[in-house]
Amino acid sequence: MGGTRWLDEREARAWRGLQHMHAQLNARLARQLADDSDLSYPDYVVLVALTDQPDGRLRPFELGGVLGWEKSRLSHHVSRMVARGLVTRERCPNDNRGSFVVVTRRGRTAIERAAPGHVDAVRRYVIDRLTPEQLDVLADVATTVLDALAAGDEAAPERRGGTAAGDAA
Amino acid sequence: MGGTRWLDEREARAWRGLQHMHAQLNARLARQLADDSDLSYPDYVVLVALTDQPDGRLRPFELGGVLGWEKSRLSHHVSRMVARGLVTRERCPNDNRGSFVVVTRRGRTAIERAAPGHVDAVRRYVIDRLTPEQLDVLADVATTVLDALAAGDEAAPERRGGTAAGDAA
DNA sequence: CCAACATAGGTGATGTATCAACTATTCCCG
DNA sequence: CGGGAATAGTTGATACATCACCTATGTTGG
Repeated sequence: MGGTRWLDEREARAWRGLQHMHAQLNARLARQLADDSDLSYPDYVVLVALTDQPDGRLRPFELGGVLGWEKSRLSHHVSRMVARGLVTRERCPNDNRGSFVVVTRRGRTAIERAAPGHVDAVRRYVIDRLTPEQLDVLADVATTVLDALAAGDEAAPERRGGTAAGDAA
Repeated sequence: MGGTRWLDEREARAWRGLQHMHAQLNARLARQLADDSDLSYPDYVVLVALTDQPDGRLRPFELGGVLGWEKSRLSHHVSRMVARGLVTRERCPNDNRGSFVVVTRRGRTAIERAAPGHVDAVRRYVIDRLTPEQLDVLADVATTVLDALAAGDEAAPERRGGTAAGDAA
């Protein structure tokens, strides 16, 4: 004990700011989307990924990879979207355990209507408020943190070893 | 139609990076917390806010203000925390409709154990990877975006009017 | 061929977040 | 004082996220 390096003023300002910004921002974007369309934010990103494909379809594991979602989350969400007619599931000819998630006519219409308002909001609250330099810093920070997370995956696949000694001094 | 300014390469890189980073980061921090303690991330921030107070108590509306949570979310979450003995609700002498949320002995113990591991993870994945300059940019960006969100609150408090004509051009 | 294993995906239970009501006080103004 | 209006907080329904577990198919080495 006593080895913990708490955050100093500057660090805390950055960290709390980031957390708070993101919470408020996502709440706002979600509400904007819900008001302007019948899509939730998760619906939106799923539809973006699908309509980015030339044939409007992806295997669930690919879709999960693109979005960074785990399979279970994806499966549940796709089920809800199927129920609302935004996507369908189709059988995969090559691999009988697999399937495709395919955007429907209705799904395309929905996202085409929702996208302008959403992008507009993203600009209004974020992009258009920042300088190009700030945007680049954000992108770099994201890359750095995502790398650190990926590295942590391999370094600590085991839970709670005796590894704590390192920074205790 | 046609009036939408889509994101260019640089903007998209920043925006997608930010979103992706945050999703992955929060997932990781939540899991780390769940593994090392019996606290969820929301539990953690509630307990931090309460233990920041000299008497370990706050009115729900104050707590909601600090966290940026709406009252309903807070009420539900506090109920779950009460059920687990982390906090209690007490009556407010001054205002009979109100109450206090008070951290318990058990709640204090829980956060004191959880905090070092959490701060350590925040450092490992974020703070210690970034330069002081990057930290400052993050803090500035957060301030800017939060201001934009606050401004948007007043500008558009009404939902669903006939106001659609504005951005159609 | 077939036993072990990995991969693709789905399911049910539980915890969390949001919305739309709803109750109970307090405030305030006539 | 009395009757709105604002404020403090709760509740129920629904959507979303995660976990642990489960099934089915494919793959591979003996």
